[in-house]
Amino acid sequence: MGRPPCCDKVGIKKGPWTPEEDIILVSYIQEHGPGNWRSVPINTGLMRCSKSCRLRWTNYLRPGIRRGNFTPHEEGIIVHLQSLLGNRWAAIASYHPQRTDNDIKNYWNTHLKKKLKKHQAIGAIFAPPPPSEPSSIIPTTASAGHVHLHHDMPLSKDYGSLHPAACTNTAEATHQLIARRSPFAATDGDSSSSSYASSMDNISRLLCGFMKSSPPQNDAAADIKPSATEINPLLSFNQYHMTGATTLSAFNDMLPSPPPPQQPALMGHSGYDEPRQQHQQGPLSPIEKWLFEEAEEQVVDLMDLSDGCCSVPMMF
DNA sequence: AAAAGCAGCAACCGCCTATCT
DNA sequence: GAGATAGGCGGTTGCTGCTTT
Repeated sequence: MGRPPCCDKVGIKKGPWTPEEDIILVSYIQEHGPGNWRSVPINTGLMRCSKSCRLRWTNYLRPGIRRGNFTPHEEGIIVHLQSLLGNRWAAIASYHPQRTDNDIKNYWNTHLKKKLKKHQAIGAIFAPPPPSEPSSIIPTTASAGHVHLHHDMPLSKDYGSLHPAACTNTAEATHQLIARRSPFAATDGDSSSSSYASSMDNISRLLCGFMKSSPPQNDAAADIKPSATEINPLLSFNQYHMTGATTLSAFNDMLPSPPPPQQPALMGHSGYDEPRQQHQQGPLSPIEKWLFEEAEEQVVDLMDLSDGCCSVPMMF
């Protein structure tokens, strides 16, 4: 018997989030930081369950999320990690700081599975796989044992750090955000999108604008002076790791290493620094080295497929 | 042009784990 | 040590928009 659902209360709203709800949630997290989700609906008046709030934040509202259009490079990494880790989407997502586990899971289910099926079907015709591992795209020396990767590192669920000092009043922040909503939506660059979720592609942009225009409201807040990295560590991380990582040789760079202890880069104030931090990795284990080497080969494979430059035409 | 089918994705559900008392 | 609970994760559902017939 599991616990009763957390959302069985009467009056809990379900379904798509509205812009107003998003703004309320973002404002609250702006002020208090992510975490303590149970208190979020209580303190904000949102008629949502805590899980729903957390999910909305982690999957859509937190800064640094990139949506849509997975690159062949990303695909290769996902495929490779999936073959190693199985459907541990959170673990896989930890290698894609810009992507959410939900996004990766959806992408896998809707795109990559099909691609691999075709890949394997063609492979079965032209180069039958060894009988021992017919469903895997890689000969997995590691899959037999427990592969300990960066799954437990804090990166994946850092949620971006929002500085609490940026705003000290939720209601005020909400009003400011609502007041600014239209301009941001207009400059979103995707105004043709029909749905809210995609037109507000990433509300963090809205949030970013809000933060820039919201001066600290007291001296204590001014003292903290968060750096750009602290405000949005994921963005800066991604700029470092992703923008230049277009070659295969950069693959290792794309697999983020945990920050050194003295560098709180990815840890905000938000309380997400406890459990996962305990599992930070040391130097690469042999299995990880193996993974990296294998990954490069597999990425080449998949990129070939995606580019349509392999000898066998692929119709995705 | 309308209907049917399909694909993509946001969100929910239920279980598991870690933490707190 | 046991029970309670919040947070986290993966599977699944259902809605929406697009494509095909």
